[in-house]
Amino acid sequence: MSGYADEALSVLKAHGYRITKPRQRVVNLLAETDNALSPYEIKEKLDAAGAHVDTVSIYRILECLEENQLIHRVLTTGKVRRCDLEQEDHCALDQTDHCHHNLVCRACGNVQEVHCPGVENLIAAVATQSGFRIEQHHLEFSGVCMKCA
Amino acid sequence: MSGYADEALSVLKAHGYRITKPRQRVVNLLAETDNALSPYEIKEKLDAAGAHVDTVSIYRILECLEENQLIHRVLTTGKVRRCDLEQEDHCALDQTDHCHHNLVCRACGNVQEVHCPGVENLIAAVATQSGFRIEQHHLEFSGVCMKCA
DNA sequence: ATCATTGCAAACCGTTTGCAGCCTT
DNA sequence: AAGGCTGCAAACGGTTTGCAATGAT
Repeated sequence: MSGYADEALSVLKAHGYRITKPRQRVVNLLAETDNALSPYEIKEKLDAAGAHVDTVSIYRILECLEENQLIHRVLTTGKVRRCDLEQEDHCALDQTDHCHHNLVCRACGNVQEVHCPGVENLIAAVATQSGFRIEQHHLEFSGVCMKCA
Repeated sequence: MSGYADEALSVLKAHGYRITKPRQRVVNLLAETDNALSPYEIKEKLDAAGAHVDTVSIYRILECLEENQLIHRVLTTGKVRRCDLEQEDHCALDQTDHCHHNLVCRACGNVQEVHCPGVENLIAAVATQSGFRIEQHHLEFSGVCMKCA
């Protein structure tokens, strides 16, 4: 089920980070939460679970997780969610970046990662049209999910 | 050249807003600036030009302009830029929303609106795949523009 | 034992609110 | 003349910084 927590922690370990209780707590929470969470929401949930982590530490841990591409930010809300490590979709592009294709339900706040067929073509077209060398792209969709409709 | 200022102000007027000096100043600045600007940058530029507008008013004016789809926000930076009123690209989708297709140069900060061929198909595919009713989409690309390369 | 990491306090910054006075209509 | 809009002051909330204490390696 939640191979995420194990995998995330081993990525950190492999990168020379220490496995600490606060980091475990945050990673475990992210592993079991499908919605995107704000730093404050993370703090509250951890407090409620009796697994207190200082606010500042949460910020630093999230920063660390983001740098290691273990979480990604939802641009429209600023909240974070774990990356889908299994089917990490690199869009067959530059490997220095990974994709951010989010689908956000405005009713329940649930966030999914989605596969976007033909993104490569879109990006190529935009590059040609503009003369830009494109390095990153963020696609974000919002609407109402099936449950909420 | 800058039909933007005139057009933006007349849109406001048509919607029952008053044409005030602060609004004119902000709109004029946006008309002649291709880069996206933060509220603070707007304040500074206006001050430097001897056209002071209070910080709070800038926030309120930007809010008003955004509601009337005269500016749009760059999600990755939070800055705002005038909408391209001429070739407003509504993606042949729901008219309640307009598109946000931004191309940001990470070197000079310049922001362009781009046309994304085939976005409709992409959106349709995502909708089918997920079961979401998609209402809005934000596409943002960043890289290096021709000048900066 | 060492040094990365945490927790606390306090500073910080951008943004928002309340309200009196101004200026467009 | 009326009320939308502005400007000031102050509050606000989320985020960041400095530093001593803790704890993983």
